Amino acid sequence: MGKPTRRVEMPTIKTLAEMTGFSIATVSKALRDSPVVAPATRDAIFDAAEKVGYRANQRGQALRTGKTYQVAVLMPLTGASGYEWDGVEYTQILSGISQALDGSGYRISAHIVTDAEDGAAMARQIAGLGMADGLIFSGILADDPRINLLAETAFPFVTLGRCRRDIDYAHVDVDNEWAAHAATARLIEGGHRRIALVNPHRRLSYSLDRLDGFTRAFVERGLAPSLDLVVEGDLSTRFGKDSTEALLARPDPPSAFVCVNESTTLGVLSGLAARGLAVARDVDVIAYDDINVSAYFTPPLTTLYLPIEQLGRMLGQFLLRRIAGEGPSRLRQTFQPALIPRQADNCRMTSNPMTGGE
Amino acid sequence: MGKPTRRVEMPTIKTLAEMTGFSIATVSKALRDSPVVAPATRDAIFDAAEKVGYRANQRGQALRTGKTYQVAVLMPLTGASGYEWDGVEYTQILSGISQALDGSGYRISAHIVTDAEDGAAMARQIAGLGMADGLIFSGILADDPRINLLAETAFPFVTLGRCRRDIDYAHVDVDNEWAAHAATARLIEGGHRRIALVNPHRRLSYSLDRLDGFTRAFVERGLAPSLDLVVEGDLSTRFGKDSTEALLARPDPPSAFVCVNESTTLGVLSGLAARGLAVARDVDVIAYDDINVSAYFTPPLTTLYLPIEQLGRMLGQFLLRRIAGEGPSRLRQTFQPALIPRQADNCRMTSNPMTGGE
DNA sequence: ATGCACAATAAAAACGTTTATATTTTCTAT
DNA sequence: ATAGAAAATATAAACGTTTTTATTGTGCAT
Repeated sequence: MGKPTRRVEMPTIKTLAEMTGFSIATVSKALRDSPVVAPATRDAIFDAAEKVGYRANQRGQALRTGKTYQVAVLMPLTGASGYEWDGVEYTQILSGISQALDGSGYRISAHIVTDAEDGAAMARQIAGLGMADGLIFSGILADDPRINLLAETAFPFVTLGRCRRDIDYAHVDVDNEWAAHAATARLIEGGHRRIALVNPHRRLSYSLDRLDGFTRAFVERGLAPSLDLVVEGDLSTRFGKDSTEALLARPDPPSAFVCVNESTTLGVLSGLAARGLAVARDVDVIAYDDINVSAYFTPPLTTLYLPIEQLGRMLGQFLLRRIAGEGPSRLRQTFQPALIPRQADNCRMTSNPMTGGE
Repeated sequence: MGKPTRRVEMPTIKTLAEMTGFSIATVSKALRDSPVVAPATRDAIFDAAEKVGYRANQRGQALRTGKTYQVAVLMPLTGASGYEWDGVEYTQILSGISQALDGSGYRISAHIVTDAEDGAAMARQIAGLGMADGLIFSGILADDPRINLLAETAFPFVTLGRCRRDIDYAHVDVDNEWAAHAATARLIEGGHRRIALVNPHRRLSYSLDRLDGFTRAFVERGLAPSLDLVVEGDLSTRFGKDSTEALLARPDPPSAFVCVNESTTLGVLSGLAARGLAVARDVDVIAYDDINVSAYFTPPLTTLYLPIEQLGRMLGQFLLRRIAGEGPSRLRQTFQPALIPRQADNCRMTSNPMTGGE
């Protein structure tokens, strides 16, 4: 009746066997281009396959070979309502992975996870049950249970981000230390001394990387880093706004901000505007630019541009190589973001209302 | 050697059969809670399953039942480089779907498609090869080939958006006609007569819906709609900016804008700023708010808020019901966005530099 | 002619399930 | 006690592949 049944039976390998008169074993071998079948039979079988529009049944293949032709991607989303910018960069990452997988026969299965623990459980499940042939995940902690777990197995995985333990695993990362250093150094050159760092939670590995770069920029110049102006939280717009307002309310407020992504940046801008401060006039802001939007802020911001889709592509490529059996040692890549100056935040300031005209 | 082999053999139904002494058929039935097995044996089998950590092999199940326990989602991404805001709302949609699927045993497989044709091919493949048990897609055209195609088969699918043909299919949509009408009417009440409509390509069904609502707001008041100020394009930030600049350069420019999403809105704001125009002072802008970000624009904008994650949840719920066999007729839902006033754009304007103080 | 290597194909088993059918056991009514 | 029904379980087939093993056919050297 109304049950979901395909109108016409799909042709199977058996159909082709009957059509051509060969056995299903020969058909299978022919389709897989095995050298043992005679060229003539190979052609006959391919013709038949073409004629009936044969496509291998993935379920049958999966059962026999144990391969799923699926690549699992863990998408971390807090699920906090009203925080809907959350994870927007993931669309681009998925797009990049998809491009890398194109033509490989692999498909993406997306798994929403709410936190690191949830992610670890999901990773265990995916690897243990063989739900996919490989796994990609991000949001790497300084000591990440998922990496610890999977690195012991032979299950292929690639991470976006590095943990801080000395483990051999495939990964793609951004040089966050360099980026935070570059942004901070630029602002210091611009005359800023009280610089705020809007950072993710410190259990995230790249939060520490950024803190390192931030600190180094000061120390290199014989200055004390403004560590009291480092704020940490989720990467929501609200967090950016709230912490900006809190920072500005302090007795010795920041005159510049280094932001972690565009979501928080927007919050920071909103917070500044609420206090009547204008970027480039009163305050300088440098941000990561992961979804290519900072150029449209008013005014346009100096950013560290991340070709995030490209990172995704590399994640996919690395994973395919891992699945093909390659070891993880050569599968590591660190991207250096491009600093795109859009404001004169590196020029020595003549006056700054926040720093009392120092 | 280094090949991906699981360390320890996974227990199968056969393992449980040997452990308990029952046949594999009984074990299978017991696990599926079939009423024909005796309670005592059921318990024994469950105990054994618990003990060895048995989890059904999805590949075996899939082959036998023809079910994949996968829900395919088509994610339309242009893949245009440098346009990385593209599709950001999809993260939320996926999150919503994921929530709906939680506990059902179904998983999401994401398929990136670049355009409607690509999407149609992918839909055909997914349904034809049984790559998933159901399909969700968006970006519905006025006459959408995917809907036409799938509606003839019994393959379960749900769309985000409606086509304009009279076909019975499950869908979730936004009342775009109402939304465009509400925004336009509000601006007309505010004294605007030259209102720009930043719209998607007109082959998209909801582009027409929005145009209808826009037009109706004028006509109801006996006014001529400013149809010459309707621009159509992709929903990039660049498109928003470019078309804003083009509109402002005209002899009879708009004094207000109705935008389609936050990406274009940001572009519009950027274009306005480039001309030295300030929102709320010189020009009014009303936008869709699909990733909850307009509140942080400077100044905050009046928006039509869409609970996009909720739409995703409903998409998932509807698809599960379709997969369970329910017909599409009762599976339709249209969300009405909430108008969130953040500017006084509905107050009669005293003067407007763009309209010559009409 | 006979045996032998070798190429080509066929047969059969296996992957882990579900399910239709068959068999055994248990209960009930006579 | 016993037929017959009902309950419980077992057997076997099937889903569509791949792969191991077996079989057949061919050409060649002896």
